[in-house]
Amino acid sequence: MPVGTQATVKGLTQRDLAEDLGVQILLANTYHLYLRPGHELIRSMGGLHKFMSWPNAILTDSGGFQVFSLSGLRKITDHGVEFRSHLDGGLHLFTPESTVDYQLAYGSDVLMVLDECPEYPVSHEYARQSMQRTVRWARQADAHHRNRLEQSPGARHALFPIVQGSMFADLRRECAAALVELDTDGYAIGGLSVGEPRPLSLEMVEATEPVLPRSKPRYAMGVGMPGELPEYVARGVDMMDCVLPTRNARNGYLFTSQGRVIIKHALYKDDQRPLDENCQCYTCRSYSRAYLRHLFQSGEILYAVLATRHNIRRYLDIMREIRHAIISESFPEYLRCVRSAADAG
RNA sequence: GGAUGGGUGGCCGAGCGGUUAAUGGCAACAGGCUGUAAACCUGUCGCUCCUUGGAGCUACGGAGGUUCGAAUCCUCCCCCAUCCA
Repeated sequence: MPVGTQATVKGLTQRDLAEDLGVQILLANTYHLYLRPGHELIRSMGGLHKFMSWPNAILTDSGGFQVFSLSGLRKITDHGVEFRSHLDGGLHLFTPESTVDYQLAYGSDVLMVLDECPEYPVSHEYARQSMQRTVRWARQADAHHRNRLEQSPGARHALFPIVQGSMFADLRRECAAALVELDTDGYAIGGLSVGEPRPLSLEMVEATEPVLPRSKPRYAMGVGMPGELPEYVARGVDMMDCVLPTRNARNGYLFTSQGRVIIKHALYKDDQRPLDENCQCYTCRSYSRAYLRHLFQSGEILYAVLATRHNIRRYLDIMREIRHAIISESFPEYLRCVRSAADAG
């Protein structure tokens, strides 16, 4: 899922995403859209899909990640979390219930439960308390969501709670087990890629996965590098989102089938080849590395557009490859192949 | 010919007697980015040695001079900009 925090995937139009790249679901962010332009405005504009002219699905993150990662001034209360806006310093309160309501105002297809995303590392004791709070919030959010659903029988949106527990397998399992009791539409694994060594992230997914029902989608939040995507899938993950393809694109870091290309390197100054010979995206079909480098060095907007389009395409291609491998029952072989390529590279 | 203001490291531009190898910005080069406060952030950026830390050398248009000490003060010269003849 490409990340469109502020109701836009930076650098791409909705037509690029839906028609050209075939994106079926986007991420947007409750925290950012709540602060600006505001959930009531979005509701009055007919919901997020209409507001941003997006024809496909939208998953909204609850804002838990923002509240805990960027808001210096925050206070956890019995009701939720008090925090200050990064825009104007104003005081706000997020509760499990209110964040469900904001996401309903947006008209999201997949709502995420407010959670606490602890930093890394934290003590087992802190991680336990934090995880238990996340579970409590999930129960509240779920109950509230079910009430709202009863009030609007035609609604088809889903609610995902988020497994936490820092880097402690026992807490991860305990959390997952508690959340599974809610029998929600899907489950997310959060709190990964917060600074921990890469193998730990995978370990945590391994610990969690057996507890989560196979009939429901599992969503690993905020991951990962291209080589990590098959690893998560191998561990039972169905959905992922990550800012890497879009942010790194803008910062000059491009993902190709042959590894990374840091486009500012002098090496590409007069490189006439396309960015990725194996890529069918518009950028690779039309432009040379030398031109992309020139645009980057010149600070041209077109650079971000072309680079983002490519990186998103690369990520979608990887996921397509994975799906084909699974359908053709060759995923283990695919995984071996990807791993040996990574070792070689 | 005269008047005034200038010439600083690849470029622009501070500094105007010592703490200055010389603030900044740009460019160049490299590193980072994982539920986006990111078209962002960090580092290197005169030369030569050595292990961190340093050592030496060369530098603020040119040549002299004053001074313990000059990019900074003085003299002459060269060049640039604007204005007046």
